[in-house]
Amino acid sequence: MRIGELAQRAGTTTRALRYYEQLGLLPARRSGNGYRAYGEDDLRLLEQIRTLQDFGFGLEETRPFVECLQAGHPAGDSCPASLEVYRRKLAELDGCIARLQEVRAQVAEQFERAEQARDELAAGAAAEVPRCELAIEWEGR
Amino acid sequence: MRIGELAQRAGTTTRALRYYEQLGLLPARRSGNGYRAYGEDDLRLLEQIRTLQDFGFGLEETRPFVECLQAGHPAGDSCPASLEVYRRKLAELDGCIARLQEVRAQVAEQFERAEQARDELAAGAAAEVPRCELAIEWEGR
DNA sequence: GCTGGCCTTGACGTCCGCGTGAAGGTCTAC
DNA sequence: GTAGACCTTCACGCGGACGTCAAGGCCAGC
Repeated sequence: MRIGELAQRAGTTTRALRYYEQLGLLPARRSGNGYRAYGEDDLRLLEQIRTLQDFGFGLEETRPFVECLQAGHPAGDSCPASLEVYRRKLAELDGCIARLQEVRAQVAEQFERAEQARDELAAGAAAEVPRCELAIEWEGR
Repeated sequence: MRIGELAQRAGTTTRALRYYEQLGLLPARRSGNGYRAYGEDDLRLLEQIRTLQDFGFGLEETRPFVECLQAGHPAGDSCPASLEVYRRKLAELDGCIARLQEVRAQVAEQFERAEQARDELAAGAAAEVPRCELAIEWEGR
C-alpha cells in the first residue's frame, strides 16, 4: 500500500504520514522506486494514534502505544510504558479540571457579587426616583 | 508617572504597556517630550487587566472592564458588558470542564481495561508458574 | 510519447494570543 | 558627558501539527 491509499483509509493526509515518519513514529519500508510501502499493520498503528489524539494526547504521548503495537503486542496499551502514559494523562486531566473548577468558582463569585451590586444600585435608584419627582412637583409650585 | 514606573508598580514590563496601548486598551497621555504619562487610575486599570488575565481572560475580554473603569464606574464589572463577559466565560468554563471530564472518563475506562487485561495475563502467567516449578521439580527427580 | 496522477525531498507558512527583541534615535539625571 | 530611560517601527518567537508550494521522478493508460 502506498502513502495516498493509507492516508485515505486512515482518514488523514499524506503530509501527516510523512510527518509521523519524520518523527520516527511511523517508519515506512520503501519499494524499489523509493515510494513508501505500508502494510495493514500500519493502518492499525494509525488508528491507535488517531484515537489517542482524539483524547487530547500529543503525538509524543502516543509513541509508547505505537511501539507496543510494533513490538507485536495485541493492544497498544498492553505495555507498562503505555499504562504509565495513561496515569500521567489522568493526573494531568485531574489537575486541569481542578484548576478550571477553581477558576470557575472565583469567576462565579465575582459575577454574583457584581450582579448583586447592580441590583442594589437599581433598587436604590428606584427608591430615589419618587423623591426626584416630589422635588420636581415642589419646584413646579 | 512614566512607563517604567507604572510597569514596575504593576509588576509588568514597558513592552506590555506599549502593547496594550497599541491595542487601544490602555491609552496614555503624552508629556511635552513625547513620553507616555500615566496616572494612578491607570494602575487600577492594569490591576483589573492582570486580575482577569489570571482568571484566563484574553486581553480582548478585559476590554469591557477597562472601559467601564475608564467611564468612571467604581468597579470594572459595574457595566452590563462586563457582566456579559462573565456569563460567556462561565459558559465557556463549563463547556471546557465538561469536555475534560468526559475525556477523563474515557481515558480512565481505557486505563482500567488495560490494567485488568494485564492482571489477568499476569494471573494466567502466575497460574502457569507453579506448573512450571512442578515441572522443574519433576525434572529434578 | 504524452498527459495526468501519484510519488519524492526540502523549505517555508499557518494558527493563536501575548508579547519580546533589535535597531537607531532622543531625553534626562547625576 | 555618559549611563540609563524613553521614543518609534519592524520583525520575530513560541508550540504543535500539520498545510502549501516548488521542482522534479515514476508509472499507467491512450
